[in-house]
Formats: sequence, structure tokens, C-alpha cells
Amino acid sequence: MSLGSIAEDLGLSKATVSWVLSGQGDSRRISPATQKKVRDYVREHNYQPNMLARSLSLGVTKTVGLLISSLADPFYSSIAKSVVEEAEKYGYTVMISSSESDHDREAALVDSLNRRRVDGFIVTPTEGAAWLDEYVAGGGNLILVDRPVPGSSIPYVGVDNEQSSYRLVSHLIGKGCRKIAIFTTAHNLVNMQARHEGYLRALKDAGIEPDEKLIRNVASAADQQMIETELSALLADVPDLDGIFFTTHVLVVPTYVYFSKVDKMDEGGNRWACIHSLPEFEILLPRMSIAQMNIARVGASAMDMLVAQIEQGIAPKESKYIIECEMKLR
Amino acid sequence: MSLGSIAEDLGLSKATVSWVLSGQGDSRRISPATQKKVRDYVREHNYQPNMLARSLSLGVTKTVGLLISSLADPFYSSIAKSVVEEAEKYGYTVMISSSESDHDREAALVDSLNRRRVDGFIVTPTEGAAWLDEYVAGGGNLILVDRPVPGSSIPYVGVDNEQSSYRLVSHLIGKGCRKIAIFTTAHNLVNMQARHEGYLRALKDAGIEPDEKLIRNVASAADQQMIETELSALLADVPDLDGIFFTTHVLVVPTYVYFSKVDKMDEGGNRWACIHSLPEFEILLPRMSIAQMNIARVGASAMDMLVAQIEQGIAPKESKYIIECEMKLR
DNA sequence: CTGAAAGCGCTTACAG
DNA sequence: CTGAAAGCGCTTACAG
Repeated sequence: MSLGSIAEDLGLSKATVSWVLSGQGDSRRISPATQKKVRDYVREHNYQPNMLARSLSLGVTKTVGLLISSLADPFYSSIAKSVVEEAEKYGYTVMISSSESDHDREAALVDSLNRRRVDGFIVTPTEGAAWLDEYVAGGGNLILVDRPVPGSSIPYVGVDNEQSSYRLVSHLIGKGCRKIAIFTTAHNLVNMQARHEGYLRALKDAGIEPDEKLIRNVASAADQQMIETELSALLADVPDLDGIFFTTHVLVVPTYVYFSKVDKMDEGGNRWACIHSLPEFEILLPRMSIAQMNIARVGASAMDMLVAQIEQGIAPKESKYIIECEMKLR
Repeated sequence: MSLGSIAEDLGLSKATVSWVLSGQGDSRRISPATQKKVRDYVREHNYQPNMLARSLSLGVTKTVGLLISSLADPFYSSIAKSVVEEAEKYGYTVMISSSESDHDREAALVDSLNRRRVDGFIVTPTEGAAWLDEYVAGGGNLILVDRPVPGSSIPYVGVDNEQSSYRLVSHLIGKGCRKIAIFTTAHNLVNMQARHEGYLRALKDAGIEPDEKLIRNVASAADQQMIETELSALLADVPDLDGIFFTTHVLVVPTYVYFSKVDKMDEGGNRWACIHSLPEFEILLPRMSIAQMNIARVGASAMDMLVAQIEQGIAPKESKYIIECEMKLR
């Protein structure tokens, strides 16, 4: 079924049907009777207009591409969820795809989405992807999420990594902790750097000398063996360790398991603090302090900014939009 | 940039350019020189053909809609991941959306995808969604995943729920367990029913009388309080409990926490068995037996079936395609 | 070996 | 109050 066939069945022109359906019936002064006829027909036959034709004609698809690093990772799929929800409010459809941290894949996905003429992109960048600056230079609409691209001025939405870390570590200090380890992974990522800086600033403000022995980095958060080795070295080097700041939630459960094993767990994680969390933490570690990222707001804000850019050509004044973490200090 | 502008720049007709780009240059006997000219131009200018126009003309979008129940749930997003990967092999793009278990939302998403003229759907159905049978009756291409719709003959891909449960429970029995509880949630879902049946069959084959006191169902897997109440009743009613079969991985961590608290944990989950698992189980419960769902194969098979249906009009002979779980009996 | 033309299903300036 | 016509960017039967 098409506009044409409807027009034919109803003895009208395609134009008339189109005006009615696009809500311009009144302003075009089409008779109420005709309008009703069209609307009834459409409802009865459950006509679904062909958006391909519509978009081709309009030059706009009301579609945005979302590129995340990983689909199976709840962190990214939660971002996707919030982006989709916000997009709906504006009548946009989101085409979700994941690069799985593969550059070639990412490039192919971008091309594919461009061929489908998306109106813009939201991207959690895979290291310094080259196409980003090019795309923006070519007039493309693009918002970065989670990670900024250092040195680029592409609009970006993220969380206050440095400040949240500062507050968590300060909170531990307030509890009397003096030998607080920082346990981190992927240490060279820009977000991890910011968290490390927050840790150092909190120590400094409390007049505590940073200690190299308390700084622990593992290459992979998935390698339990490697984590246990690192932790056992930590316990050996710092027998009077009295707190841990985790730069990411993924390191917590492995540490929990090891500390339980060697009988070093404190009461419910009372002297632990962590950026972000998982549902099970409330059960396993009810006393751990947490800076909970507001993923929903991050995604929604990114979408807001993108729509503003697409529809009003507004590049945000501030190219960085930082959303505060929700602090659960306990 | 468009076919037209390329043709103009090159002094050719749109037709010639189109033939070359669609790989029919040789069969149309277009001179190698002309073909090279076109290809060089396209490469140099990074021309991305407008798929909207192409699809409109061809009547086919090479696009499928994926409807999952929840985007933030790793189980469903893993299905999405595998569907996307398989789709790529066929040159299809997947439009992912999630109903968040909301019927109205689902209906709206289906309409939206239909307006974008997807060639077919893969769906993890939200209870008995009414549009499914209608859509198929109207000639639509549709594959169900994870859950069948009882009483319908729509093609479906899932796992061997009954058989896996049977094998897990039999394994516990083989270890000497006689008082094995089944701990379940959403008990009326068709998949949960199948798992319950597997449990009963294993008992029966071993000559063990089923005991109502061992059958435990909670309304919500997210409610720790409710779970602990149920478990404490279980321990009170069956003091000589010697095994647990979990119909789903989501109940395991809450149980772990409670059993640790009341000091009832056995060695690494040696007398526990569970359908599906999470990465942390290898750490928390290294001795628990697991029937691991092969989500990647489920997603890939669904996509295979859908493509066969779209491109060859083949409805699979068997409307149910069951993928075996990988058994980790230990 | 290549091109002119019709068609896919919409939208919208133009005309009456 | 309504319609005829051009255009969006492709594909492909038809023609030469």
C-alpha cells in the first residue's frame, strides 16, 4: 500500500493524502470530510508510510548512529538504552552498532551508517579514531560519550572522574585510613588517569605522602591469577594497608574473592571505595563507598546535544559536558 | 555527491556508473578504461551510495529488525551481538531495539521498523504478543529466539532447557545428593516449565520421590529479602538438604550471600547446579556444575534461518531449532 | 559499448 | 479547496 494507491482508492490526488497525513490538512484548507476519509482509510488499513521514500525526499532520516565499543558489556549497553529512550522523545530512531574495539570494523560501520544517511553519530571512541575529526570537519554531527579524544574539540559527555575519585578517597581518609592503595587497570586511558589524579589530590590535601607501593595496576581485569599476584605483592609490601580505592568496578569481585581466601576482608568493604558498581555489590559489599555513574543521564544528554546540533545547528558552547556521579559515601 | 554528479563529472550516463558500481561492468561489457575511471573517481571522493534510494528502487533494504526484551541485560545484549555478527556475513544491517517488556512499546517499535521497511524480524517475545502471528500471516519473515510462543508454529531457536536440566540434576544425584531443591523464578514462563520438567524427570529416573518442600519459587530475583525468606524456609523445612538446582543464574549470587551468612555454603558450590552462568561464578563457585547456553550460536542460527527465509522463501522444515548447552559437570 | 527513460514512494512549490 | 508535476538518488528493461 502506498500514498498512490490510497489516493486512487479515495479518488484524491497523492498530494492531498500527503498533506492530510503530514498534519497540514488544516493549513492547506482541505475539507474536514476529505481529511476524515483519509484518516479513516489509513487507520483501517494500517498504512505504514515508506520512510525510505520520505527520507529520500526530505533529505533527512530522523535516524542517528550509535557506536559503542561493546554490545555485551552492560556499561555500554546501558548507555545504548538511555540514548534510545531519549531519542524516542524527539522521534529519532537509533541504529546501534558496536566496534568491539576493532578499528577496521568501526570504519566499516561508519560507512554503512553513512550510506544509510544517518543524521548524526554518538560514539564511545576506540582510542584515537581518525575519522572523528574528519567527519566533524566535513559538517557531520557528532557527540562523544564516556571518553573524550584528547586534543580534539569534539563535544563530549562524561562523568567527573577526577572529582569523584577525590571525594571517595577523601572519605576513606576521613574514616581514618592512611595507607590507601589505588587499584587500577588500563592505566593509560584518559579516564583512568583522571581517577588517579583525584586519588593523588585527596592524599595531598590531607597531607599524606603518596607511596609508590600503594599504586597497583594490572594489565587485564579478566585475569584472576594476575590480580591475585598483584594483591599478594601489595599485602606483602604494605602489611598495614588500611584502605583500597578501585578505579573501576571490574576489579572488585576478584579482589573480594582473594581477600576472602586470605582472610583479609574487612567488614562489608567498609574501607573500600570504588568508581561505579554492579548490583551484586549491594549484597557482597554493603559498606563499600561508591561513586555511581549516572549512565542514564550521560546517554540522554548526549542525545539532547546531538539533536540540538542536527536541528538547530547548535554546537554546544562548552565542548565538555560533565555529569556528576551519585556519591554513596558510607 | 550522487550517481548523477559522478556521471556528469565523468561525461558518462548514470546507468553506466551504476552498472560499474554494482559489479555488472563486465557482463554489460563496459570498457575497462571506463570502469577504471569510475572506480578511481569513487575511491578518490569516497562516494557512499545512498541506500535509501537504492532500497526504494530495489524494494529490499538488506536490513532486519531485532527486538529484544531488554538492552541492559547481558543475556539479551549478547544475543544482539551474535545476531549482528552473523548478519554482517550476509551483508545485512541489524536495527536493534528493546521493548523493555512493554507491549505498547513493542508495537510501536514494530511499526517503526516496518515503516523503515526491514526485510524481517528476530524477536525474543514479550509474553504472547499478538502481532507475531498476524505479521507471519501477512507474509512477514520472523524468527523467534529464546522463548517459543506456545501453540504457534513460528520458527524458533532456543536451547535444550529440559534436557540440560535433566543432566545437571542427574549429575548431582550421581554425586550422592538425594534432597535436591529446585530454586526458580518466573515459574510460569515456558522455559522455566521445561527446566522444572527436566528436574522432575531426573528424580524419577533415579527413583527419587519429588518433594513439594524442595520446590522453591520467588516472584522477583532482584529482591534479596524475598530470596532470603524463601531460603530460610527451605533450610528450616529440609534440614538435610544436600543439593540445589538453580533454574537461572540470576538466583545464584543472592543465594551465595545468604548461605555464606548462615554458614551453609558447601565447598565452592560442589552440590549446586545452574542453568547458565556469569563470569564471576568461575571465581565464586568453581565447583558448581553449569549448563552454559551457547548464546552466540542461538543468535547466529536465528540470523541464518531468517536470511534463508528472506532470500529463498524457505521456512525451515523444523519450526523448532534447539541448540545444546555446553555442560560443565564437575 | 553506452544512453534515455521509467519507476520506486514520498514531498512540496506552483497553479488554479 | 484540490491537483499536476518535478524532484530526491538509485536500478534496470529497452533501445541502439
